Amino acid sequence: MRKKSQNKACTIIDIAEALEVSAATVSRALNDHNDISLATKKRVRKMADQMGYQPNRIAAGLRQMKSNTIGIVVPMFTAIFHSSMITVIQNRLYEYGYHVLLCQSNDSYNLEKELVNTLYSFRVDAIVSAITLFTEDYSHFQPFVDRDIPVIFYDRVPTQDFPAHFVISDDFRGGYLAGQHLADVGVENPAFICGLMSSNLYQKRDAGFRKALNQSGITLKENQVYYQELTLENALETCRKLFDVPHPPDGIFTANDTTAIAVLKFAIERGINVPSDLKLIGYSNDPRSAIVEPAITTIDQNIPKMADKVVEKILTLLGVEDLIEIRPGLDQRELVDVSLVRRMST
Amino acid sequence: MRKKSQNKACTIIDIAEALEVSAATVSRALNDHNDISLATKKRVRKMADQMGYQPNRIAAGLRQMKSNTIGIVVPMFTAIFHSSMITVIQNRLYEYGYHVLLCQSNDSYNLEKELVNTLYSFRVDAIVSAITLFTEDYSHFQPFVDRDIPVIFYDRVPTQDFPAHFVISDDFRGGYLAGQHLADVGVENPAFICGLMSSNLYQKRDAGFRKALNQSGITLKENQVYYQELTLENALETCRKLFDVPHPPDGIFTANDTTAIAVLKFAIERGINVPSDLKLIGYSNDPRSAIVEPAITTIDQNIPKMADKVVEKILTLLGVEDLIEIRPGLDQRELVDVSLVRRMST
DNA sequence: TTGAAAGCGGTACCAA
DNA sequence: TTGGTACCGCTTTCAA
Repeated sequence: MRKKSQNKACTIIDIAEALEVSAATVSRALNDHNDISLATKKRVRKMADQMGYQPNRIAAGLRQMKSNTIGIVVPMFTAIFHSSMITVIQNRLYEYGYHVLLCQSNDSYNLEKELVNTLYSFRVDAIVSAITLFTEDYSHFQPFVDRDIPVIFYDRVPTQDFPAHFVISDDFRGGYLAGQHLADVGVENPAFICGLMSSNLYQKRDAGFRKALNQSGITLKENQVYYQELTLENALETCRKLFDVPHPPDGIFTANDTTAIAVLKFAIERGINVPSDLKLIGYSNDPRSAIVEPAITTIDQNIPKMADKVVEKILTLLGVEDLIEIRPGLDQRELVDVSLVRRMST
Repeated sequence: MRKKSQNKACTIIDIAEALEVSAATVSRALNDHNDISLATKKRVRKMADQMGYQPNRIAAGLRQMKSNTIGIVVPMFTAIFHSSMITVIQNRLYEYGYHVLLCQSNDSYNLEKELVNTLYSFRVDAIVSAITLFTEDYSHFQPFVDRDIPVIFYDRVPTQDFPAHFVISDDFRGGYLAGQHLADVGVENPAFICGLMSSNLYQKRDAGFRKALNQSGITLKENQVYYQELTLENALETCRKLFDVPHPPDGIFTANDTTAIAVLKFAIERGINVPSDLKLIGYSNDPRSAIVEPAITTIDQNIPKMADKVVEKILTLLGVEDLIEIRPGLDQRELVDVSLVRRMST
């Protein structure tokens, strides 16, 4: 059981001793300070390499009161929307030397609260979050606000005022485009499976959808509108209710693609032809919506752009880059445009 | 521009001063040490709440030489296999007070190296990784090994000896089951689209598949075997080669589901009926394989079990729990069983 | 250009 | 049961 000998990590002090200089000099050399001679820099770096030195970021972070880490809390990694967002954000931040501490709340308000507290404990330099469907109190983000640590919400954001930054998809327009499109393809008796109205997302999609139908003179029967968690199971149950009637709908807008896929499956089983008997449009442009048969028309949320906006905000707020204008007084909203992706289901 | 007054976080010293006790006492009270009176504990906790105290984990971590953080490096979050693994791992570790620092390598060896170094700099208590397809040198993990910091590889693991822990899916058996199944459903002229042989995954799936065919007396023509990165584009190109011949294959095994889905799309476009003209079997039980038409037969890798094994190893190695037996001498392999999920494509 | 030393916010040892 | 104090590894003034 030997090998413990070199068990401890090498520190700048070890390097300093080996080179008979001070730790301060080593630190400065390693950080490429101007006021260190090139010669010493070279000597130090060489020795550091040789001794397998790896800086201790924890210690540096403690001293500098920053961690070079950004915290992210999202409901679900497995949702392609979030994993794509995270991917872009992580990669862009990495270019600037930032790392990402990633957490998922499982759409549980309590877990989200705990995670946000923990990220605060880790003294992240900024926090990014898509909140759960059930978060209606935002006080767990208050410590960040109090200490001027940037808080950036994206996608699912507080429905009430909160002094933070927001990157939101234009959900109203998404709903509107969906309604307009259903009207364009001749739907006369639409149904709507929407998410829970506690979320800004579904409030807006709902409003946009209704406005478009209204403008086209199409009536949306309230008994053909459902507000529910957008899971597969819920979708199938709702389908039964929608189609076990004399005059079922001839078009459906679902507020996410998981639900659209479920509806499609249901239709196929029932022998309802999509698109001739039923036009179907989903939301989010989940890759799955493209591989089913027929492929489903959907609303694309421009994830790369949303992620870019998040990163821009972070970098600007941290003073790393001056990418966008940040006005004084917070609650700053960035609206990202959406687009219709037409496929075979309509 | 005021409000900076309470801009600094409250520390144990602030609490200590407010209560006129020592910082040591506060620390102990907060950590529920035995040798502190209940009365003081209560006073301290109350004051901590009142002052909105949040511990600084960075500082605690520095002193204790541990971070209560586990690093994870995977090729892609967007791959459902990895996001599912991560989800389970994160949730289970969280119950034990551990947090997860998540990074993705984008399947780039250089980025992986950097990320692993960075995680080392953050002094994670353990590191978990599914390595890139191109990682053939593992020395970036050596600092962990040298300092007895647990290294756990899963899924894509080093093909050469490395003194770490391994949680691997039984890829040989997966390939074998696929071969056996194709034989069972009467395939006589199979094709095989395999991943790059630099990875343990595909070496094993290849070997298992060949063995099964062999045992069933079926010949695998080498011009119908392709080793390639398993992307959509590559799959379509290979399909063209496979089917632009007089006697195309009547069965295909693809070493992942993305490729299987691509093959299915190709077949549909070409008017090749699956399953009657072509039996198709994929790998991984990606949820997408269940929603295409016809749904694709595939091999399930039992993700929850793999994730559990990873967590068990971490907790045991960190001395938190005694969940499994860790024998002295490393390079410990845990093999997780796979199963055939039969669907309509065969 | 370099060194000495203080300090970031906790924890843990030794004494009292 | 508590307090005093050294220390984790690094950064950063201030002096030399």
